[in-house]
Amino acid sequence: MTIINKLLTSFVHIIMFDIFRNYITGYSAFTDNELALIASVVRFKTVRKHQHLLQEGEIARYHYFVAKGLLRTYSIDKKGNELILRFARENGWISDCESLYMGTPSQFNIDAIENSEVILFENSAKELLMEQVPAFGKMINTLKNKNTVNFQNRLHESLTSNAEQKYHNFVAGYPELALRVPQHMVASYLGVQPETLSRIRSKR
Amino acid sequence: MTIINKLLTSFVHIIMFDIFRNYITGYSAFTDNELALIASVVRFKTVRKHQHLLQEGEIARYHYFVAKGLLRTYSIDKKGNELILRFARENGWISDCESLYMGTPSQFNIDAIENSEVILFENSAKELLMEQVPAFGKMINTLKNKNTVNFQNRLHESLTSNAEQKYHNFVAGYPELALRVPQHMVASYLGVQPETLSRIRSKR
DNA sequence: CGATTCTTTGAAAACAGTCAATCTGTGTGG
DNA sequence: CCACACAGATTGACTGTTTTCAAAGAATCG
Repeated sequence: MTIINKLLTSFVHIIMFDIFRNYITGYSAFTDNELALIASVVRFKTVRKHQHLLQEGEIARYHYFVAKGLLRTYSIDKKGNELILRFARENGWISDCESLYMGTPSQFNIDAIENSEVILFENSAKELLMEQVPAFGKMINTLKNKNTVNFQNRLHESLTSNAEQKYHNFVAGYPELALRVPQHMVASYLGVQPETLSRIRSKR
Repeated sequence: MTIINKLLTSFVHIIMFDIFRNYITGYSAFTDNELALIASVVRFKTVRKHQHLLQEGEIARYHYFVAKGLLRTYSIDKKGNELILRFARENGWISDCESLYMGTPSQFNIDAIENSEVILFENSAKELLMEQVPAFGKMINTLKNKNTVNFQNRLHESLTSNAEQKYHNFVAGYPELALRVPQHMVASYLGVQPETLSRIRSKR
């Protein structure tokens, strides 16, 4: 790697961390020391569209913070059908908690829908930060709660709503994603066939 | 309240807390002081079948630990359809996290399917214990993770499986509940009509 | 441009929901 | 103890929604 490339890479990392700094200071204030500690335990990664961060059968090692771009968690069943469980865009988080916490092989894949830039938190690093930086711990706990509530609400919706209601809910909740994500992926996220979503949309 | 009744009530509480002590020592060891602290911040409640612990529109105040019996969280839509989001039996927990954490009115109801005995943790009490008793904090975090993973897996299942697969999965995962819970409530938990479940079961 | 992927459309089949009627078991009051 | 009421479960016929399969059209990318 040339000197120029190293400099460029550092520059990209600085920008990424700045995005992250911006994000977390929205939760609470962090001292320079705390920010330095956080910066010292994370890693940075650029992911091209279609590139994987995790594949089925692997054991998840990282929490990923999305500084730029768009990623997804999805599974593939025996018949080869993809189901998207989660999207993560700028200022979002993505990982497979089950695999990460239990140390079991993942049933899911994580890949980039767009060229993306992510910050990697090893689980041990996250635990360390949660201990050493109280505000960080609080933020993570808040995020976990939101995440659980979100899954609960989606489960509730998926048990009570039909395809049309789910789609309209999705558009209402994530208007930007509904335009940004290919239609067949929205269908996959909602658990319906692409043909069904197409027909729903064609109803005016 | 007569002296005899007071004694009987204390006795019931002692037995309930003993069940709880048994439960938490399965996670890790607790000192007598820690146990005393825990015992000092909880309350006890006996609930009859059909009695509610939480009703739609109220703000949830407690986490409930089920020492004995069986409870459920459910919602009711505009058409009056019940949907059961969760069962909690002996050694289970139940509450509405969204309402509890966000302080928003609950969309859910919690009631007893059988006569039950529960231990009440005010949210502030839970937070206090998480700070003062590290092993308690760890246990709660583990439970939260399991809870999230559980919701995620149920969401995944509900998006990928048909009624028959969901039912067989439920029976495989909770064989005891499948016998203990009235059939129409199993249907409600799975998000299918009672007639549909009946037909699935009649296929040998 | 050519190839591939994505979206749309049509027709048939599978699946689950709805409504109504009957059957079953349980518990209660007379 | 019986009769009755009631809630829950089952069954049948019908309806509606979603899937499946196939083919054609549109958009995207190298």
